[in-house]
Amino acid sequence: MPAAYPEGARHAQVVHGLGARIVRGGLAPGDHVPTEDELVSEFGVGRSALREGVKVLAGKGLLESRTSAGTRVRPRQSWNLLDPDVLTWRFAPSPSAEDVRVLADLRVALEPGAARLAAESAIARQRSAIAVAMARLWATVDDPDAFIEADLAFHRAVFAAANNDLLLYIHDVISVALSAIRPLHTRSAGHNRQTLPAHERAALAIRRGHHLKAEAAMREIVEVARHDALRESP
Amino acid sequence: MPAAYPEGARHAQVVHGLGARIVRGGLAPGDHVPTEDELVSEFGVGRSALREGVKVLAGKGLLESRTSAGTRVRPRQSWNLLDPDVLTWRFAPSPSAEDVRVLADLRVALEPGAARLAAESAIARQRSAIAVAMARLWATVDDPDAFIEADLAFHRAVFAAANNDLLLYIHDVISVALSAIRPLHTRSAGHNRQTLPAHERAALAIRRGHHLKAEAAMREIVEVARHDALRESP
DNA sequence: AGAGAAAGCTTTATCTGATGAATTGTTGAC
DNA sequence: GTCAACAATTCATCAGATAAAGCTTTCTCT
Repeated sequence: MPAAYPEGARHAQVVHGLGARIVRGGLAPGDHVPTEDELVSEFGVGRSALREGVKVLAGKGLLESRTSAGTRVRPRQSWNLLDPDVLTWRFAPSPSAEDVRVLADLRVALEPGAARLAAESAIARQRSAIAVAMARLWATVDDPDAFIEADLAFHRAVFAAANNDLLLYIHDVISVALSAIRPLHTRSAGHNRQTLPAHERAALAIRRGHHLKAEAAMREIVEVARHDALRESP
Repeated sequence: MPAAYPEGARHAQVVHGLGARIVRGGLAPGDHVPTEDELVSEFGVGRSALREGVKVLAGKGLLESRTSAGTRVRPRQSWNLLDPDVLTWRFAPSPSAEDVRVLADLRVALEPGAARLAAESAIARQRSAIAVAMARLWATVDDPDAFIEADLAFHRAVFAAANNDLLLYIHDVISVALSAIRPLHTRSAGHNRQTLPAHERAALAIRRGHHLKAEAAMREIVEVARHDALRESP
């Protein structure tokens, strides 16, 4: 038993154990989960901790308990798919090719619009932040790991400049999923260098408030990323 | 006391009561919530139900409990902003003008990209569904309430056609928030009728796989919607 | 038989009390 | 004034008991 939970996180153990099993398909929608007593034995926790864990999963839309009828896995459309835990359980072990496509498509759908909004409504400080992030991209182009981090920061700065907390939240949770995939990606200085011009164009367009150019440049970035992702993930 | 909880949902009462108070600003990030004993008195439930409720809110990123240190409201950037409950607490009573802007901007950022994806990757059945939804728009143009419903269904069909469950999830949770705002909107047959041509163009473009036209038509729709929303919510 | 009602069983819901563990605050020595 | 031991507070978890709510089975009446 890996000491994933240092002790003193009994209910979290239930949340993670059951949650991951559900999201990864070990328990299908409609399935009954074992009774409380059985789960108590299985997880080696008391009934209180177990029930707290189950309630958390119910709060994420994964489970539904009804007295005397047991606890069942809710249909997939009830799941809080953008809950950080749910996303992690889905993408963390090793995302399927389909999952990679979903993420790549989502970025394509989202980021150009975010860049456009940023160009329209960013305040001075946010435009500066993008410029700073851009400079860091140039500076780290020969260091694959640092570049990944800088790239993430750049895109986050763009979303932040859109002045929309929901949009920024979406970006952040997607980043979590992306970082789970990242290891799959080619990480070569040459590859990174090729993406710089489009980033530069996007940064400049946002800085100058050219929403059309910003959107187009960002689209190019994410389209290329999608193409690469799909090529590398059969 | 509205019978929101038919009885037999003690812990849900805690979730809603505390959650709404936090999201609406009654408890600021960093604040300590009262101790378990105090909350037990306040909500009139037992410690089990109370703790289950608190754990659910912790699962949504709103609270953080540490033994002996009490339970505190987590910083806003930890909140699961796209959790349906959190969204409801935020938008349900009466959204602020700022909230309306956030939603309108989010649609502008999101829907054109979704329409583009739909045009690229929808399968036959999904294209048909969009056509059906479009027909229903025409049919309900003189019935404001039915039109709202048809409009929602149309946009949902577009998102569904993008074949991206995360994107569809985003649409669905935003719809929840939108329906909270809807009463604010003008609901006139004339106004509705004006939006039909753009909808028709979007539907047709998606049907024919013209992603550029689909994106442009959808952008027009949401830009107009944004303009209207901002005008009506000073 | 068949329909329907009633009893009983299963399983979750909640409460209560007790114990453990960890952080905070206090006190006292030096 | 500093540091260490001690005490108090508060959440964490367990265990047992009772209630409530569906589900199943059985039994009765037609």
